[in-house]
Amino acid sequence: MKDNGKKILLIVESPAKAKTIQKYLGNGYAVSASIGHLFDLPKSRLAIDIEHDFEPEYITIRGKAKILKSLQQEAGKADQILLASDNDREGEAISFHIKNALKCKYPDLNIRRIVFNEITPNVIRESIKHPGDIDQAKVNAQKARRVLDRLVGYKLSPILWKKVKNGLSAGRVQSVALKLICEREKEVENFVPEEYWSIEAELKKGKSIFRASLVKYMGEKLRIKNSNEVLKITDALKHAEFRVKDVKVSENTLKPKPPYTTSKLQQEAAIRFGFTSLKTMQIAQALYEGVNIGSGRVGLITYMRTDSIRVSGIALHEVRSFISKYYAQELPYKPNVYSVGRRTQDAHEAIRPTYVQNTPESIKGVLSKDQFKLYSIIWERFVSSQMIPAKSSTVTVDFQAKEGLFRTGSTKMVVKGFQKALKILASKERPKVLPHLSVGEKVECLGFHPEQHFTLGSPRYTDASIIKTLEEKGIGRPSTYAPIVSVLLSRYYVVRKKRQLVPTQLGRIINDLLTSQFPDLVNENFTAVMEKELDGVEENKKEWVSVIRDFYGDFIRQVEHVMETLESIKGVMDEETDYTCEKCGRPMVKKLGRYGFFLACSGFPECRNTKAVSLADCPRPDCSGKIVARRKQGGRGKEFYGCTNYPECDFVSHFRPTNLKCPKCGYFLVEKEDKQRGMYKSCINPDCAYLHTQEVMDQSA
DNA sequence: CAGTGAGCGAGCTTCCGCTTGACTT
Repeated sequence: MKDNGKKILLIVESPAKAKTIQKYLGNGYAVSASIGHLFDLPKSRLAIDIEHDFEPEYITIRGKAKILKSLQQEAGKADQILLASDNDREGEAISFHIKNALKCKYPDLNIRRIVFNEITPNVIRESIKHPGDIDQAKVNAQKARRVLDRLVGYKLSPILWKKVKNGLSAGRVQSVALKLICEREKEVENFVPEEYWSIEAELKKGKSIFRASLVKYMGEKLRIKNSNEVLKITDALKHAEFRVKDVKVSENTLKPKPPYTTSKLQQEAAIRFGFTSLKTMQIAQALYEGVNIGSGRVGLITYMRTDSIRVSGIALHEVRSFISKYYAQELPYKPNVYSVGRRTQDAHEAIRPTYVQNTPESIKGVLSKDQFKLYSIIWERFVSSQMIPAKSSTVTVDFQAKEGLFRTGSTKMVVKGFQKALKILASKERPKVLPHLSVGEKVECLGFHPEQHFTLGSPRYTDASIIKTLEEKGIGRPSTYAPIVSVLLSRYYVVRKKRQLVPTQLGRIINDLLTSQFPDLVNENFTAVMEKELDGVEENKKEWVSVIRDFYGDFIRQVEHVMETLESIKGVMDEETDYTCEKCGRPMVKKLGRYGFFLACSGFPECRNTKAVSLADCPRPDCSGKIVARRKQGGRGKEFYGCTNYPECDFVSHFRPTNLKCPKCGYFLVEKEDKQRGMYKSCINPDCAYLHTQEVMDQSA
């Protein structure tokens, strides 16, 4: 690079973004990344001076000193520095901290702030023409947010250490997520399924056979409660004559959906592919950073942590010309407009393909299977979002049969519209085929098909649905959605069972404590109230310190009160067992440690004997050992299951034993999972072919 | 697809929100 002329240093957050912008701006500019925040509160202590207006103490984040140093070096060589971190609260704070750090080293630097909400050459060049200064009010709002979260987290957690167990945690976000999951679990427990029945009649006209459902009986909407009632009705209608009473045709318009935000992408990937939020984000990150598609590494999608559905002008133009080329009939007269939500911070565009010409099929060869899946839905959703609506036509036919009113219907697409661009996202339903029917016409009834059902309660939360709920309540941010679930899992507050989030005993105890002692804080509305206060700070109507002060008084009084008065339930989680300690003869208890559950002598600390929890008897005929969960040295890697008599007995399996015995041979069963069968149990004995599928399991449960 | 490989734990913990790699405290 030539050093003639002026040099401008641009600092953004993401390295991938820096690379792209560097390409757009070329010589004369240097573009560097801070890789997120550089400064934060130290982890080891509160670091908030409560006596002096809650002033926080910031330090360089561990591992970020190198980045800071190189930024300082580059800044020293530049004529002007433009802080271009994201255009939101956190981004403003990042810029503020960097500015201070640079000024510290070179007080005379020319430092300005620029913002842009999309990474396109024109928009960036335009923003460089109009540099501004750091918005101190925004920085203060971030400071208030940060201090509040630190106070809540670092004051509540020690209560749990003292009263329940060391190492536990609580916070504004995670504790509300836990509360939602616990409350849902109570609903599930209290739910009493009610039996009901449906009756379908199998009808025939000419060669075509179809079904119609009973919707009214004796002029009333019906609720068939049991099989006796079914018999009564089917008996009464046995020889009834079925006549077409009414034929209705209605048209419906189906609009395409806007491109993805982070949370919507996580939800869709969970529903379509069963990805956890973590997995979705890892794949999206790889697509964002770029995949070698022959002509070099190219970022395939825009930034994946966003709350906005906004699309840049260029991208809109490109997708419209793409649609006009390949789906000319589906190009709307003018672009489809989607309104951005009120609470959207809008620092980034929606998640969309960077180049719409990169169709999923055209780059399938360079993508992994999972990358292809995720890229496909991002591409399909974006392209279809700028196409015309689909139209469907529904025929509804009513039949009168004595006192019974039966109904059938069929929906077919008359205009495919945006659905032409959908493959993976296309609905797989096939329309029912009905013969032509006209009012007064008689059809033949071949028989009845009654079916038993049970009412369903609210389902347990999954990764996708808890994130959806949190997002709707304004709790958490795109960058934290996936980690929220991980925290609850790593604290053993929650376990995942077949993708469902189920609270553990520990999770319930923590939730009961927090919601009873801090009902206003561990509450869906707390974040919303906080955000309102922060808005006040951002609009210079309120001082950040007063937001904290107003909150802190009552809060700390309550914290101290609970610390002093609440009875400790430490050890209440320790489950009694039938095992006796072979060292001292006292009974052993099951405890939760950092790496999961283990057995410990109840005589602790006099007797420090511990051992792993036994999951099953060793299946080797001449071995009396037990099967326990093990991990590679350092507690890393996936669990495997080995015999306590190792190395004398080298039995090992990588499937978790269940507490069920094989009805054929008596050895234990293990859990397995594969695509065809889903979850199932099979016998550990390789000579025994016993296999237990979900259906059999449901019956025995 | 087959083969993976054997600790530690109970006292120094914890928050939320930005962003990606990583070498030893």
